[in-house]
Amino acid sequence: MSTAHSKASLDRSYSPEAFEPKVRALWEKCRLGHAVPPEDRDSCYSIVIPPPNVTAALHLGHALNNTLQDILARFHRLQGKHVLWMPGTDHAGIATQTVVEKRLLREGTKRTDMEREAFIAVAQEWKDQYEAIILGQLRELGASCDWERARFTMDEVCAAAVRHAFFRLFADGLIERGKRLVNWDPVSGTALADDEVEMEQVDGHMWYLQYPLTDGSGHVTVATTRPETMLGDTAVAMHPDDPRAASLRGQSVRLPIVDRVIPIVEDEYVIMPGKGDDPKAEFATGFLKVTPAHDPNDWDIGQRHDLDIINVMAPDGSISDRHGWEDVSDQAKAFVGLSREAAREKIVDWFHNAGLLEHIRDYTHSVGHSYRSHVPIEPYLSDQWYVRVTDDRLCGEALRAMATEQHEGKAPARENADARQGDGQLRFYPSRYSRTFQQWHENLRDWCISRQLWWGHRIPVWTLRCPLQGDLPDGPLSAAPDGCSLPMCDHQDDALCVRLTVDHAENTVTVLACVDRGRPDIEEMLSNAGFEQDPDVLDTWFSSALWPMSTMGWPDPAAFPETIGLLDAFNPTDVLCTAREIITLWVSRMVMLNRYFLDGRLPFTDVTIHPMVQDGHGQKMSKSLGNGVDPRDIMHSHGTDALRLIMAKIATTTQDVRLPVDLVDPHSGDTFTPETITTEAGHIVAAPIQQSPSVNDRDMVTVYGTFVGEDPTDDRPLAKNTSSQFDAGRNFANKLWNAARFAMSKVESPAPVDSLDDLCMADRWMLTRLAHTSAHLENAMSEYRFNAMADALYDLMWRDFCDWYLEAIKPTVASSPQQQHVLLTVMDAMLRLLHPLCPYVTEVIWEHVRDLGPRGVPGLILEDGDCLAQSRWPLIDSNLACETSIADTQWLQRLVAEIRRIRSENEIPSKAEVGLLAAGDQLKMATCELALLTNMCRVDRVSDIQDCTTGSINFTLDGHKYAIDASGSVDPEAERARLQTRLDDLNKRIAGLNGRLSNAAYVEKAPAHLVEETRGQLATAEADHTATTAALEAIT
RNA sequence: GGGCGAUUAGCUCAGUUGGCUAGAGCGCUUCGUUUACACCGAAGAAGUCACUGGUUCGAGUCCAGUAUCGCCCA
Repeated sequence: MSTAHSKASLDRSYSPEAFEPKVRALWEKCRLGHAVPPEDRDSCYSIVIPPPNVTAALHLGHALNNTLQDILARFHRLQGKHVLWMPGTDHAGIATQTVVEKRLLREGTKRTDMEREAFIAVAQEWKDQYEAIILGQLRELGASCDWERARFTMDEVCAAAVRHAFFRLFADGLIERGKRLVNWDPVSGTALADDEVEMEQVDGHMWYLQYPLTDGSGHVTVATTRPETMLGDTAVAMHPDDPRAASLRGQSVRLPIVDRVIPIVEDEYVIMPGKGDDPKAEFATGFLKVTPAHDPNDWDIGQRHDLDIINVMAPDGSISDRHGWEDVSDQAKAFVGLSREAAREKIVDWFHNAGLLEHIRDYTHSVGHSYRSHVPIEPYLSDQWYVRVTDDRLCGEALRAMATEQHEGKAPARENADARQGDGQLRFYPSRYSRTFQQWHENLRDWCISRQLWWGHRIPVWTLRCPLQGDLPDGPLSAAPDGCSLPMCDHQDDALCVRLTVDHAENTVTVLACVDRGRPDIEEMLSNAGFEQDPDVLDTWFSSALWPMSTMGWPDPAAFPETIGLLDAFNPTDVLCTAREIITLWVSRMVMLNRYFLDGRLPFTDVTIHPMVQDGHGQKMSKSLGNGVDPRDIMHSHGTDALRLIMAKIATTTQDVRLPVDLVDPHSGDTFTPETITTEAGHIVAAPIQQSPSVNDRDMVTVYGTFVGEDPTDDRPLAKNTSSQFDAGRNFANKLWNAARFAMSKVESPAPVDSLDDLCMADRWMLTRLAHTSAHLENAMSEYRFNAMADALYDLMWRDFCDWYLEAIKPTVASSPQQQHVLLTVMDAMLRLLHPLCPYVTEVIWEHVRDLGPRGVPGLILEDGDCLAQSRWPLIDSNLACETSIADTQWLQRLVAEIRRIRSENEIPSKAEVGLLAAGDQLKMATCELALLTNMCRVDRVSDIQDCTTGSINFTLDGHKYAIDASGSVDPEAERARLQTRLDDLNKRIAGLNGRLSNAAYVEKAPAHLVEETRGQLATAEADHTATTAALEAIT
C-alpha cells in the first residue's frame, strides 16, 4: 500500500474514501478470499452466500446479511481456518422477468411481441448489468468472498446440477405432472407456489344467491364472496346433519344463467348457519355452491363426490368458453370475454334483476394476492409439475436432520431404521426458529415447481400425445409397459426416463420423456420423433435449493475442474446466515435436496437468523417496494467500517431494526428529512421529487423516484440517502484512527518485555482486558451474537484503551521503552480483534503498527501474515490475565470519578491542582499512582488524611475516608448539600440491605456467597455513613 | 384460527442460565480547545422496565392473563 511508511501520512481525521480502494486492492493482490481445498477437513470453514436477486442493486438488508457473513469469514480466517465463502447471484425467475418486461414496456415493446430467445437475451443483459453492480457492492462492503468462484444460478455449472437433480427426482418418482388447482397470477400469467401468495384483508361482500330447485318446490340460498365463479358450479353442498337434509336429499337445482342441472350433495365441510364458534357461521346459509375448478376446498368436495370440473376462465382471468366450459347457454354467452371483475358486477346485476339476489352483506376476509403483481390470485386448474416433498425421503429427512433438543417431540422414524450422517445435526440460532422449520415440514404440501415463464431453467421433459391403443389404466404410469410400441418407450438409456399419462376421456396417452444433462443426442432423437420440450421453467427455489452443492461442482466436478475437491472439503458448510422469511422458502429445500442427493449429508449444520432491516416507518426494506437504501450511500456518508460496525450492533436476537432514512441534498451537501407520500398499496415512501431545503428552486430525485421512473438529470440530480444511525460508527473509526496515531507517535524505541512481572498496573490491566475481551468475542461468535461483539469492541477501544489506558500511560510512556513495546503490542492485538468488524481502518493502521517492530509479550503471541486479514487472532495464554490488576484499577477508576465529580460540583477550575488526602493502603496506592491522578483529575499531591486541615472536602469510597484539599475553593453550602444527598442515598441503601439481611428466609435460602456479599456491602455503607455524618458535622 | 416476537430514559436500543442502587449511543443542561481525537473530553439531569395476578428469600428476567404493535403460517 502506498500510504504506508510515513507517519506524516496519518491525517488528523480518518477519511474512508482515501483508504478503502487501496485496502481492497491489497486484499485482491494477496487473493484474500481464495480457498483451495486442503487435505485436512477439520481446518475448513465454509459459507455459501444467499445469492441476491439480480433484479436490483442491494440495499441495507443485504448489507446486514453480508456483513455478518464477512465477520464470520474473517474471524475464522484469523483463527487459521481455510475459509471458503462462496459468492454468487440468483436469476429470480418471475421477479427478473417482471422488471425486464417493465423496462421493455417503457421502451414500447411487449415480451409477447418477441421470440423467446430474444427475450432471454434481453434478460441476460439485465442480469449482466445488475450482477456487476451487486458483486461490486459486495466488494465495496469488504466481503472477503472467493471471487474467482462466483456463480450464477443459471450458469453452466449450476445448470448441470439443476438438470441432473430434476432427472434423478423424476426417475425416482419424486417429480410428477398433474392437473391441479394452482395459485394463478392472471397478470404475470403464471402459477405461484403457496409461499408466493400473500394473504391480505379485503373489505368485500357476501352475496346471497337463490338457486331454484328443479322440482319447482322452491330454492336454496347459497352465500358466496365470488359470484362470478357460479358459472362453473357443479353442485350445491350441505351438511349431512342439517335438519333440512332429509327433505332435500337426492334433489337437484337448476343453475341460473347457465341452466345446468346440478346435484345437492352432503359434505361435512359445509358450515351450518349460527353453529359453532367459526366466525363464518354468522354469514353461512348452510348451502355452499361448489366450484371445483375455482376453489381449493370445492376441489376437495368435488373429489369426494365425483363432481364435474368445469373451468370457466382463461389464463388471464377473463370468463372463457374455451378452457373446459362446454354447456354455455345463450344467456351465459353475454358473460364470456368479461374480466373477472366485470363479470362479478354483471352477474350480481343479473341476479338482482331476476329477483334471485336475496341480499348483500359487508364481509371482511383474507384473499390471496400475488407477491409479485399484487393482484388477487385465482385458484386455477392447470397442468403443473410437482416435487413430492411430502415423501418421507424428503420431508422426513428434513425433520430427522433437526438437533434433538430443538425438535419438539420425536422426529418420524426412518423407514429402514438405520441412522445416517446428518441426523440431528441441524441447529438454529436463535433456537426458537427451529419451530418454524419443524411446523413447516409437519404441514408440508407438494411443491409446485413449474412456472409459465421464459426466464429460468427450462423443464427437461419432452412430451408427445398419441392416440390410446391397447389396454392401459387411467392416470400416470411409472413406466411404460413391456412391449409398448409408443415412441421412445423401447429406447434403453440411463440418461432417459419415460413415463406415460393415460386419459381415457380424451382417448389419448401422453409420453413424457425426461433427459439427463449432456445428452443432446437423445434430445435430437425426441425432436425427430415429434416430441416437444415442455415450455415451462422451474421455480427459482429449485435451483437455489441446490446452491450449496451446485456451486461446489455437484454432480460432476470433473466437468468443471475448478470445482474439484470443493464438495468433500466444504460441504456441509458451517453456517447459513439469513433472514427468517427464508426458513421455509429456502432452508427447508436445501436441507431436503442436499440430504437426498448426498447420502444424508446436510447443506449446513448451523442456521443463524438475523433481523430484518426496516425503514424509519417500520416497513421492510425491499427491492420490490423501492424503499431500499443503497449501502454505497452510507459508505459515502459514513465509511464502510461505520456501516459494518452498526450492522453488527443492530444484529440482536430479538428485534427487527428501524433505520430512519434522511437525504443528502446534492445542491448543498446538507442532510435533511425527506417529504413522504403514501403509495396506493398504503406504503409510506419518500416523495419521488424533493425540493432542496437550502438552495432555492432546486429539486432532486429520490431513490424511490428512480424506482417509479423519474430519471435524474443534471438539473435535477439524484439525492443520496444517509442516516444518523451510522454516526456512532463513523465516530468510532475516527476515534480508533486518532488513538492509533497518538499511540504510534509514542513508540520511539520499544524494548521487548521479558516478564509480565516487570509491567506496571496499567499495562497489566490493559493486557488483561484484551484477554478477557478476546475470550468474550470467541464466545459470542460461537453463538452468533454479533451485537455482543460490537458492544465488547466498542468498550475495549473507547472506554478501556482510549479513556483509560492511553491517559494512564501518558506520564510514563515516553521514558519507558518497555511500555512503548506493550503499547505497540496492545495496539496490534486490538486491531486483530477489531478486524472482522472494521476491516478497512484496521488494515490501514496495522501496516504502520507492523512497521514499528516486533510485537508480543509473554503470554501473548501475534503471528503476522502478508496483511492483517491474513494474520492470526492473538494467541493468548491464561497467565496473561491478572485479576488483581482489574480490581485495583476499578478502585482507581472510581476514585478518579469521585474526585472529578467533586471538582465539578464545587466548580473547581479545571486547571487548578488539588491535593488528595487518604489513609493506610489507599494512601500508599494513591501515592504510587500520583502521576496518573495528576493527568486524570489534577491531583498534584497525596498526603495523610490525619494532616487534614479545615476547608478540605471529605468523601468516602468503599468505607474508606478521603478528602480533597482544594485550598479555599470550597463552598460550605454546596458542600453541605452534597454530603446530605450522599447521606440520604446511604440511608436508603442501608435500609434496603438491612431489610434483606433481617429476612430470615433470605439468609437461610440464598446462596451463602451472596449473603456474605450483602453483609460486606452493609458494613461498607455503614462506614461511609459514619464518615459522611462526621464530615457533615465538621462543616456545621 | 395456529405459531413467533416486541412493549425498558425525549429518540434508537442493550440487559446470556432470576442476585449490588437497571445500562449504552444519540439528544438535552453545565463546563472545557491542556499537543491523539470537537467525528473530542469532564460532569449532570432523565426510567412505576406496557398492565394485572402468580411462583420465589429475591422478578426487567420465570409462569398465567390483559392491552397495543409487528412478522410467519393456515
